[in-house]
Amino acid sequence: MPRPARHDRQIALDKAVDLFWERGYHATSMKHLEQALDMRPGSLYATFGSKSGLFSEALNSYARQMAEELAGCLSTSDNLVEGFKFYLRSLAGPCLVRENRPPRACMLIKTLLEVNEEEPALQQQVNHVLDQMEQLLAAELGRAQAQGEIRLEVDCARLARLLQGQVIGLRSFAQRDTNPEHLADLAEDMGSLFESYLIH
Amino acid sequence: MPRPARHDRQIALDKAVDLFWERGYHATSMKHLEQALDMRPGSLYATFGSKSGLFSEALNSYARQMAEELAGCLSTSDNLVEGFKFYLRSLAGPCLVRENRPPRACMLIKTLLEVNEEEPALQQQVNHVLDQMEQLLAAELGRAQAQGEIRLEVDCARLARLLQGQVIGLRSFAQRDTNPEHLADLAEDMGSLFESYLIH
DNA sequence: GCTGTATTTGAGTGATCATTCAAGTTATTA
DNA sequence: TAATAACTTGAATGATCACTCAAATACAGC
Repeated sequence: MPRPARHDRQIALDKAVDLFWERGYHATSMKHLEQALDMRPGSLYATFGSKSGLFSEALNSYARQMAEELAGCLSTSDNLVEGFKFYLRSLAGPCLVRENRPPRACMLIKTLLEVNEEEPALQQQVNHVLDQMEQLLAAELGRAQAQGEIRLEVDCARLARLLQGQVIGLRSFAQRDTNPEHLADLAEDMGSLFESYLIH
Repeated sequence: MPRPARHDRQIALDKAVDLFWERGYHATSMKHLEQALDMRPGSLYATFGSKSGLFSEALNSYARQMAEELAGCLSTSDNLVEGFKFYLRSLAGPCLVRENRPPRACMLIKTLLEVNEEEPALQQQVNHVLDQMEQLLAAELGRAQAQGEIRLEVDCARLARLLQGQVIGLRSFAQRDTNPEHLADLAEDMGSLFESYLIH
């Protein structure tokens, strides 16, 4: 009976991710979104409820992609440490994993640093998603530890936070107008940093 | 002859730093600034020219404070490494250095991640300031190396970028709604990471 | 106490903000 | 083909945006 929807929800969301990722929450206006998603205000509000609602869904979509990307990199090698180094390199290099996108800071961190107490729902959401990423990393570290890759006395949850700190630092550094070689060096150095946590 | 200025420029700038630091560039309106600085639009524009001009001066003021803070921490010990560890701890802890301020991300990084190509002057400025901080660190590392504290084969400029990456990661992590102990642990772990660069 | 000048005031500018909603459109079902 | 229901459209809403400027103010030197 009903008229079929002209817009695919996920395609629209992907475009919203690109735009919000690039411009941030406050600097992205509904007019920008109307243009990028080729949707008029009525459709946008019927579909996503509000600007913050759309951003929230975009953020979740981005987080899912991020988690898949990380998991994908970690599984490129049976060795977790090599997998993580591969992940760092992919973030620093000319986008081995994610094509056509210049290296730029993580949307989660951009959001964490941009959003303030007037948008508590978004604050909560980004905190929750970052917790999940941390736990994903910790779980992988735990498995590597069980396989004798990581020293037994290492606290994997704590190491996960250290690794997440490295990723945050690297990706934020990548937002700078800097020498690509320097960025690659930084990724290598960060990858080498936690040799001391490993069993050789 | 003239009427004396009611407002002290530096005091006004300090208040602007606090506000911009807290809320970011786009989410801070002239109305917010009028209230926080207790100045009417005419005075604000006569004194600072524009919102972006005021932000620019605030950013410079912040950067100077940051550099002083870092230099201050580094000089707490004749040992540079200990000084840097002290700096990391001061960032993670309940603000040993900067009082009455909750740990929150660096304004430079918040700006780096928030500002986009529509404000090229601010992009340039934040890049320049971060370069300066990097060079300050590299110079200190060079002196420590000359004093036999750091291995001779270490590239101090490269190590400076690694350390800056740690600071960025730690301070961004501090913006999360996280366990203070975890943050302190992270600072300790980051401080221990570059033992391998040192001569014992 | 004037006069001159730097400073402050605050109402007002047009533009843009997120959002609403009545009307129009389109495909399916009866 | 007519009725129905989901979807889209785009003009309009009031609020807020950064910013302007003529008038009021306050202090110096005379």
